[in-house]
Amino acid sequence: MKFATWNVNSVRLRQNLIADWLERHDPDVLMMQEIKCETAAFPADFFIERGYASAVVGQKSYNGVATLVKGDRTEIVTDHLPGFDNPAARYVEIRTQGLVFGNLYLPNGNSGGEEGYATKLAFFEALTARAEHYLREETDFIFAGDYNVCPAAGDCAPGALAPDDALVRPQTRAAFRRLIWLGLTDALRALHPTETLYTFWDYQAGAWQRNSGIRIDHALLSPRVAERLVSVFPDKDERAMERPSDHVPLLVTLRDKTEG
DNA sequence: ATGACCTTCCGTGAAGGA
Repeated sequence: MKFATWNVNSVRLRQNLIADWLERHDPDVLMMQEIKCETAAFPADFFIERGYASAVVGQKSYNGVATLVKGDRTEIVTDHLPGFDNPAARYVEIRTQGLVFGNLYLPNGNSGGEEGYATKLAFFEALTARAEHYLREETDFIFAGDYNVCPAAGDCAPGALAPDDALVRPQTRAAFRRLIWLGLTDALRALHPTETLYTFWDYQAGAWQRNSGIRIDHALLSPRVAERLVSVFPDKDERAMERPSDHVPLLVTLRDKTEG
């Protein structure tokens, strides 16, 4: 089973790029963030023609998440993160393959002053509660998306972010650790504990050419899912494409349940 | 170097991104 998370930075602008990537990698599930369109404007038919049903939570201009699932139908479990009292389109949850897939786009936290930053922490609090809920009832889950968190020093190229950026603030990293410490596995670090691997390179200042990247897109796995982990990598090649997103897909492969 | 880049919108610059 293969799944991926990808902040696509406008799904309409990049639908062909996404379709090409789907054809090459053939994931069962693709969780997209920053689709930047209303739900009704999402190119659902385009993806149906390519073998994927979609679960879409959009809004005008900003944010927006959508999960593609191989097949002709899928159903939304929730179109918002329970306990996060905010209308922004930042969370969609589905079930498929015996798993819950939470697709999330965490607030950046650099805009809106301390209130904007507090919104980021509030999202984390609600996400942590959601994880606790599923752990308690022993439901296997994957929470993947754009966390807007650089978990550790090695996840940030020197100078790529200011020391007080909301992506690296101590409180931000602590919130991420609290979530992990419930017993979740950061898929990438489980298999690549020290390798320098990024998922985002700014469009500005030749960040890509200088490899001035950061790792902010993550897939967190509940315990039984983590045991099935086979491979995980950020598909860096995608950043070198024509008119790319500033994020690349993070692709994860799991063993089938029956393979033990 | 207060720089740079990209996307959206009843847009023609501003806001948000990270």
